[in-house]
Amino acid sequence: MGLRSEAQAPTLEMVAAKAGVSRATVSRVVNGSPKVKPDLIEAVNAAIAELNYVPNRAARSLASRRTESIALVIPESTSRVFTDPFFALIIQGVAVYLASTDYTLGIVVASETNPDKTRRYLTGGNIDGALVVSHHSGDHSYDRLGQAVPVVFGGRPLHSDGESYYVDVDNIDGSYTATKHLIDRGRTHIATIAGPADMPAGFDRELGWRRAMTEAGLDATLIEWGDFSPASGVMAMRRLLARKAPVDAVFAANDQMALGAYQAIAEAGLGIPGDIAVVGYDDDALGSAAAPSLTTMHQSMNELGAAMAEKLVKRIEGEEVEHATILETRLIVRSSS
Amino acid sequence: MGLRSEAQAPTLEMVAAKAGVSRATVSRVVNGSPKVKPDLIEAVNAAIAELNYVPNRAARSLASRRTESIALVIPESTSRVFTDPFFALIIQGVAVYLASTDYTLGIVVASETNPDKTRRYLTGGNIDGALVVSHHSGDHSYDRLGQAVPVVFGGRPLHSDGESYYVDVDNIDGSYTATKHLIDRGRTHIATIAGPADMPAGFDRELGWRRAMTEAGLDATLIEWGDFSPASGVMAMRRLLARKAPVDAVFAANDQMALGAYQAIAEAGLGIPGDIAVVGYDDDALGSAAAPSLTTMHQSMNELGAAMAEKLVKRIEGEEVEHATILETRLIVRSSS
DNA sequence: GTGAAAGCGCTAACAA
DNA sequence: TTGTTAGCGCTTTCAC
Repeated sequence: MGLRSEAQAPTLEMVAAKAGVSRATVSRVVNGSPKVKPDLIEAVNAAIAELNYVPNRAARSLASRRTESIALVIPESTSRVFTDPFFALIIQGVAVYLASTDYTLGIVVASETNPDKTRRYLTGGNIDGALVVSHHSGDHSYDRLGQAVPVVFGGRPLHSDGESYYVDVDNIDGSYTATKHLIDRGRTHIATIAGPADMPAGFDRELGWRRAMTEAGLDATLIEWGDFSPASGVMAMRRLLARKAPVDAVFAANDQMALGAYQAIAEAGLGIPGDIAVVGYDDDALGSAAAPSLTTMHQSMNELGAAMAEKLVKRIEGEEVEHATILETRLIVRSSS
Repeated sequence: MGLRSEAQAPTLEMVAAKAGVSRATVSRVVNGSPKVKPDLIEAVNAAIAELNYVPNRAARSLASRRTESIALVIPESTSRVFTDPFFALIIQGVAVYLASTDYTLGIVVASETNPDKTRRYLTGGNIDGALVVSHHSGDHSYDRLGQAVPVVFGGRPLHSDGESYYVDVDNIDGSYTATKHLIDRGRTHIATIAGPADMPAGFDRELGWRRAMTEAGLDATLIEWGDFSPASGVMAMRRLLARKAPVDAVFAANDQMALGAYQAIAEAGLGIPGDIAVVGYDDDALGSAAAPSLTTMHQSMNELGAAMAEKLVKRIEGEEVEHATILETRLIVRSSS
C-alpha cells in the first residue's frame, strides 16, 4: 500500500468551493469549454493555482470513458528492438510528440507466455489507441487489434489490406535515389546487398535498386542477400566478389551490411571508393564514424514515430486521416562513393 | 470521441449476476482474496471466462487509490537516451520485468518548456512510483519527486544523501578488475582514458584504475580525459602518445573511447595488442565486431533495469528494501589485451 | 465467508 | 451560461 505521506490531493470539489462555483463549472474550465464567462474562468484558475489542483486521471477516465493514454506494443521476442537504433528513434519520436499532447505513452511488452494478458489489456478499455511497430511480415498478432481500438502501424504491413493505417518511409524511392547516385558517379557495375525479401524494407529496397538499374540500361544481376546484420554483409560481399564479374559499386540495404562489405572489400585488397564505391541505407551512427565515411540514405525515424503518434491521436479524436503516410528519405553523400 | 464500435464491455456486476454472487465476492476473487469458498471462486471464474470479463483500470484505480502504473522519467534534453544502447537496455529490462507484474509502464518525456506539466502529472496521483535514469550529476530536477511518490534511480546519484534508492553497477570494482587484468598480463605502463569526473561512472572508473595501479606499485599518471564519445577517445589517445612516455596498455572508461583509441594507435603505426593492449568498458556491440575484438567489462544493463523496477515495485507494496543495490560486472577477454 | 452500501473524483445530461 | 443530479465500475468498510 506504500507511503501514506502525501497530503490529501485537492479535488475538483475543493476548487469549486474556493472559487464559489459549481463542480460542473470547474470541470468546464479545466476542459476548456468555450461557454464559461471570463471572470469565472479567472476565478477558477486562481483557485486551481492556489490549491495546486491537478485532475485525477482515473476519475476523469472513468466518467468520460476516455483514457488519454495510448500503448506502444512490442512483442517480447522483439523486445530487443529497444537496442535497435532504428526502433529507439521511433519510440523517441512518439514519446516526444505525445509529450506535446495530453496523451500518455504506455509501453506494452507483449508477453508471449501469456498473450491473453496483453490482449485483454489492450482491448479492455485501458487505452484509447495503439501503435504497433513490427519488422516481420509473419507477425499477424495484431491484425485484429484494430477492431477493438484505433491502431497505427509503423512500416507498411506486408499484407496491407487497404484498411490499416500506417506510416512508412519511401524505401523504393530511397534505394532508387541511392542507386541513381552511383550511376551518376559513372559506376556501371553496381551490385546490391539486399535484405530479406519477406520484409517490406528488404523487398522495397531491392526493387528501387532494380528500377534504377533497368532504367539506366544496366545489368541488374549482381545481387546477394543478407539479413541486415554486419556479418551477413561480409558474407554477401564475399560472394559478390567471388563471382569474378566486374563490380565497381555496391548498394547495401542498410549501413550495417555496408560496413560488413567494407571488411570483405578490404580483405580482397580493394579500395573504397577507388575500386568499389559503397552506399548504405539508414544513416546509422556508425556510418559517419567509419573510414571512409559512408554515403547513405537518411530517413528520420524520429519523424516516423511522431507521424505515427499524430495519426493515431487524430484518429482517436475522430478526424479523417489518410491510411498511408509516406515519409521522404534523403541522400547523404560522404566519402565512400 | 473516436470509434464507437466496441460492444459494451462486461462489468463486474454482470459477472456477479451470472455467477449468482455479490459484486464484493467477484471483486475478492479477482483480487485473489484468501477468504472465499472454493466453489464460489470457481463459479466466479467461470463467469469471468464466459463473459470475457476484464476489470476496468480506471474504476479500480479510482476506488483503490492505486494506479498500478509506474513512470519512467526522461528529461527531454536527454530524450536521445533512447538511442543510447546503454539506456535502451535499461528501458528494456524495466519493461520486461514489469510485464511479469500487474504494473504498467509509462514513458514520460519531461518537457522542459513546460516542466510543471510533468511535475503535476508525476505528483498528481497518476502513478504509483517513478524510475529516473540520469547521467548528469547536475540534474537535480527529481530530487524532490521522492517526497510525493516512491522513486528509484538508475545509477548512483552523485550527491547521494543516503535517503534515495538506487541501483548501480560496481564501476570501481569493474575498472579495478579491468586494470588488474592488464597488470596480470605483464603490462606496466598502463594509461587510462577517463570519463568526465562529474559523472559517477567517469569518476568511479578512474578511481578503480588508480587503485589497481597504486596497489601494484605502478605509476598512475598516464591519464587523459574524454567525454565518452569515440572522437574524444581519439584525441585523448593522441595526447597520451604525444607525451613520449612509454605506454604498453590503455584502459578506456568506455568502449566508444576505446575504439577511438584504436584509431589513434593505428595512426601512430602501433599494433594492438602487440605494442599497446586495450581494454574498454560497457561491452558495446561494436567492441566484439572491431578488429581486433575488444576486451571489455560487461555489465548487464538489462538486469539493472529489471532490478530498478523490482525495487520500486517492492517499495510501492510496502516492503523494506535496501537503499542501494550494486550489480556486478564481468571481464570479457577478447583479442585486444 | 459473504453481502449491502457508501463512496473514489470526475463528466455529462438535463434543468434552470 | 451555470448548477443539479446521476452515474462511470470498482473497492472496501461494516454488518450479518
